[in-house]
Amino acid sequence: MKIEQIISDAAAKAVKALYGVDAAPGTTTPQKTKKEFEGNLTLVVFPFLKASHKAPEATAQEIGEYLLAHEPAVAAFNVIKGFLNLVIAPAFWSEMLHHIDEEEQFGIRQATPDAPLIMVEYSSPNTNKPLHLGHVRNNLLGYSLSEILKANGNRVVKTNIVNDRGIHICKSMLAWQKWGDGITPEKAGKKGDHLIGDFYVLFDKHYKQEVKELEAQGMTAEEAEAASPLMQEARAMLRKWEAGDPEVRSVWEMMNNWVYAGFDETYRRLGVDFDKIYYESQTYLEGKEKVLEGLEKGIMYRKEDGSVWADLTGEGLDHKLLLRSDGTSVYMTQDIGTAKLRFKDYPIDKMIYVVGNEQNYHFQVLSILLDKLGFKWGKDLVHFSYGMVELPEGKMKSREGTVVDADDLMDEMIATARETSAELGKLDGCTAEEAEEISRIVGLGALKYFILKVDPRKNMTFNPKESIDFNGNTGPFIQYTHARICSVMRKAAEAGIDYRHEDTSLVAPTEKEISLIQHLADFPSVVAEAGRIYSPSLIANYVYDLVKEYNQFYHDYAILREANSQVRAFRLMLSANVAKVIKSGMGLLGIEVPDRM
RNA sequence: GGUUGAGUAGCUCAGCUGGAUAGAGCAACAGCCUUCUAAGCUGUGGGUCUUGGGUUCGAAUCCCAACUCAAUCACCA
Repeated sequence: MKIEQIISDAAAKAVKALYGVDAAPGTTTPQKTKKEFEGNLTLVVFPFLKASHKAPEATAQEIGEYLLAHEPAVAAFNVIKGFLNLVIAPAFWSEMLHHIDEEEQFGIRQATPDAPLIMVEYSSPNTNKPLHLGHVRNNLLGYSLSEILKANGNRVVKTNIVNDRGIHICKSMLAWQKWGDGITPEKAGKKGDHLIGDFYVLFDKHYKQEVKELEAQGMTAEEAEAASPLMQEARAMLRKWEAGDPEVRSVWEMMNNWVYAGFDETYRRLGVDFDKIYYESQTYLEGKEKVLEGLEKGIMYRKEDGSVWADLTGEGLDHKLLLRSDGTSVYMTQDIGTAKLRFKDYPIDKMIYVVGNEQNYHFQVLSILLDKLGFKWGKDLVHFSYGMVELPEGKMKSREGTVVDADDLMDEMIATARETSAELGKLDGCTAEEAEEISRIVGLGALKYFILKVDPRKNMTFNPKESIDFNGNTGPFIQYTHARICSVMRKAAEAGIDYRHEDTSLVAPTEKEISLIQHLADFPSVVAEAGRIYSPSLIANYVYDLVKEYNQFYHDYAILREANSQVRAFRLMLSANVAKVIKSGMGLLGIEVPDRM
């Protein structure tokens, strides 16, 4: 049982015995004692004053004496104002560490076959351009969230809905046909997604030129945009695509495959994956049927022009279009269709959409509509909404080429890691392959941690030159600590020391060691809380605090140099378990930790 | 205007279920490597927690109002 629970129960008993009342729920839960006071856990006694009819100090004193007499885990106490600071017996902490040491997967729960099935949708790219920094945030959040949910004993299906059809891809296709001269990724020596992205930008360039010329002839901006021959051609191509024109379809298929090959490489480097990929071209017609079904049931209504709408004024929202007057689908209809397919494929209990905050309204509406249409998870669907990533000079605009490309970014991070490592002489004695692997792990670790440590709701500014540091509250700092512990463990092994062969049960931990053990013991509840509130940043900050604390310990205490073999073994055990929790915690963020760096 | 989210040190952020003197990192300055990895550790300076009310023994935290910023409120996706 957790120490907090033991103390809470004992405190409730104390209040009952001393004052004859039941303590209100939650009031007996202790909190961590602040660093500047003596003790490990603190009980705030203000809530009990009404029952005790005594001053805070006297009440705390009484409860403290009761606990000392009746609860063996309590070794001592002190009172400051209304705060009862409890010192937990060192032997208890020692036992706690042994318990942590025995659990290979400490803090991680395995899913049972009947555990809730949660589907997490993330990434969801368009196929007309490569992934950029905004996608990186999305992918990292989605992957980490999935890992955290798994660690809480859920079954998780990671899914990606690829937006592979529409006017945007037609633009790229058209530009490729007009100016591509039959080029392929192989011939260009370029990743397919980048090649297609180039044609998208090229289309926009020519299109803007056309609009400008038409405006010069006296058209308004709106008229010019409609009259642009290029845009008309792109629209015609989309109509052909929808009609199943073989030629258009074959170009479309070829170019999308180029893009997928590029995406796959980016995903692999980023370390994210999916259990099931949906393609919009295969789902976009699905929603219509469901909407018509809703029309029959009176959930939707039809206007005179034939368009179909949902009236959401009862929910405080507006009317929402679901089918155009020509009978075609809009975005919302497609999402309803995708939901239908997903539910057919998996009996999901919960659906989580990792999508930027610009779609808050969309998901609010989707939730209501799915609920009305009878999806059991519709009402409680989670829109995991995250803020924009902006650059120092403002927003990223793909058409203007002011985006930070995901592949370039990873290259840069890894290159910086390589340089920094070389400067510090960290890679001396490594093979070229080892050095490259370490640079990769460290560079990506810096990037991932930088993004995941902040609250997803917040917009974040990303300065490519300054943002990513390797010192302080960073991924490499945490990785470094792990590597350092591994180094100690290696040296221990070389010296023939195995802490498990030593009897460490009677070693009394010092205050600093207790503090570390207490921190380690928190890991399971942090994982649980991160799963409850969907927060990778909680894990990131927890690991940082743990590492900070360990480095102080490492600095002040001898481990292998300790003469007493039992104490030495105890400290090795403590170190090994800190490394273990660092590794699991970072794993929940999708960040690898190297054994040396 | 409606809705949602954010506002804490020069900068980037923790602090969410109300508790003790509001914490980290970066940047600046000053120290610590013949000894387990100095990507580390220690110290100094830096705050009207946007503002005003309210609830409470106690508010950065909860409630109300205002202000600022962002997103959104399309027969785009």
